[in-house]
Amino acid sequence: MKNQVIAQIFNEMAELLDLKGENVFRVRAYRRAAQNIDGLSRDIATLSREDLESIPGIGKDLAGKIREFLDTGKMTQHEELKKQIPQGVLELLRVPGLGPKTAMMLYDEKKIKSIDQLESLTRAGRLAGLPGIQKKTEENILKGIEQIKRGAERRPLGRVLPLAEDLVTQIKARAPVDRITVAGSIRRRRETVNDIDLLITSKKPEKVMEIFVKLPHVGRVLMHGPTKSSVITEEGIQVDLRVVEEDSYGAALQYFTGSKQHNIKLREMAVRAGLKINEYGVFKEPGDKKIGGKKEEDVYRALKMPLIPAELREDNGEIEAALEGKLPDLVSIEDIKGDLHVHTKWSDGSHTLEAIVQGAQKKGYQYIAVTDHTKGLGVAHGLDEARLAEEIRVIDGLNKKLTGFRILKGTEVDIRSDGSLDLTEEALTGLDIVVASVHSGFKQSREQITGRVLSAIRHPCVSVIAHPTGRLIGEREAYPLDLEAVFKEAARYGVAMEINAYPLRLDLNDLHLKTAKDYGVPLVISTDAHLLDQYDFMTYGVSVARRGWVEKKDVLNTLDVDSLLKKLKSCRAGKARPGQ
DNA sequence: GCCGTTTTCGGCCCGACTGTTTTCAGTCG
Repeated sequence: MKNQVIAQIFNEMAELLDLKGENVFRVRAYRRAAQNIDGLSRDIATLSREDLESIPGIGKDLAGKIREFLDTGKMTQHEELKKQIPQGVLELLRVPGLGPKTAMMLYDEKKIKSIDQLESLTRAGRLAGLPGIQKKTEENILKGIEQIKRGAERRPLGRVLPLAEDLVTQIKARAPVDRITVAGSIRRRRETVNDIDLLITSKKPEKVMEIFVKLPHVGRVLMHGPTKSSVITEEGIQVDLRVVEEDSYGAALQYFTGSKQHNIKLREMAVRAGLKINEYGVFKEPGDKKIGGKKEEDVYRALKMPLIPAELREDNGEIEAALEGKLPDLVSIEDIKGDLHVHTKWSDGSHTLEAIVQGAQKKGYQYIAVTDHTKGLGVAHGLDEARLAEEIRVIDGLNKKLTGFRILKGTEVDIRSDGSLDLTEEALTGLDIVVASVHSGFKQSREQITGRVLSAIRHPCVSVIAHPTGRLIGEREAYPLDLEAVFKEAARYGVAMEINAYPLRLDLNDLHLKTAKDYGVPLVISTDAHLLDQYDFMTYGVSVARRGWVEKKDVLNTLDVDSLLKKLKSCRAGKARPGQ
């Protein structure tokens, strides 16, 4: 998929144009186009010229540039710009606090074109005398470079959310706050985030700020004002805090949740309607009379739409849907009736069957599927045919003793590198659910790996494809699967695709899900729990689903057990073989 | 460079904080 590549080129062009001092709106047009292409669920290479121009923010000119790139692998204007400004100048923009104006000045005056060069010249005092640069600026440049070296890449939501919740607890315990809410990309539940945004209402904002910048884990204070402060924690993550009055809480929450593009669009609509939206409220001309802002709904109501769920606020069509009254009825954590991918001590899980059943009952589930690994996965003590049969006998025994709860007999069977399954069809016959997944041969070609997954889908007993792309956030790229081919076949065979709720997986992701919905693929949301605590990962899986516009009716494990088993493809006893 | 039941040209979201400035540009979110 060339989407990311093209988005990156447009972003780079935006930076280059910015450095050149071009019209800021032109620069913004490139950024906006890049973002919209990045958020596209379809492969841009498959779109016609007319389709391209229907992407928001893509007009005649940019569509032409995209076509040129798809046809030739190059974009003339991009090449031209790169000739005019050395690549190293772009690098300078990575220094926090150093923007295009300063970067270009440093290049013009001192020919600085790398961060290393900037650092040594700054240390040597060679920046002295440059316009707008004094001691404080030099210090900030060095601190900024320090920050880059420590690394500040996006982190998985699953790592940052607990940190954010801990901060909330700390601030509550120390400062005079009325309300405190986590906003920003965490509230939108993006799979990775690079900062923590906290919104507070308080009658003593200055006091809150003073306490905030002196919290135990604060490493460096970036900014400290009466209503807004930013710090970097010792863990290297930036925390932005905003304090407003109770009467502006809704407007501030809306503003602080973003996304930026979503907010810009709303504010543009407001201007056209004779309104003004900012973090303090909604104001009506003439006279800037405040007509709302206490509740988040106020902002949307002023623009004649219902509240848009935070997970959808990416300017990816949600505003148009809201205006037409066509927002999806998103799946929620309360809809989930059971977990369909759970491991026990029989393979590499940490708990006994009995313990994981109790854990699931405690969660209020009606069922779980026990899906231990198969023999091919030696490191996970995978089960062979005989041990699986034994585990099933134990499950049968347990099920007899349970009321109002059902253990589904399953397995997570390995899809071998030739596309065959790791257990015989005979061994899979009689199981309630067969979850199939790839655990090896990630380096195979797109054709090979797609072929493997397709043959698993066509296998008579396979119910679900687990963690379909195999990516581990920040650790391993997705393997080069042709997802559209997979979705098409999955829809045809009635095989479900998993949203794996494990925080480093979250795979399928939000973009995949939009495509999966187009193909009508059934979905399941499962945790892949190996520990009891990991049942709680379900909330991450549901968040991803919501970001992908997934509704309750799209998700099989929102069904009660009988309806679920009817829908699930399997070789369960008494079930007609699909396609026959 | 995009976009339009106010416009096909003239707009383009809005505000906080910092540092180097005598009133504001630059950066960020």
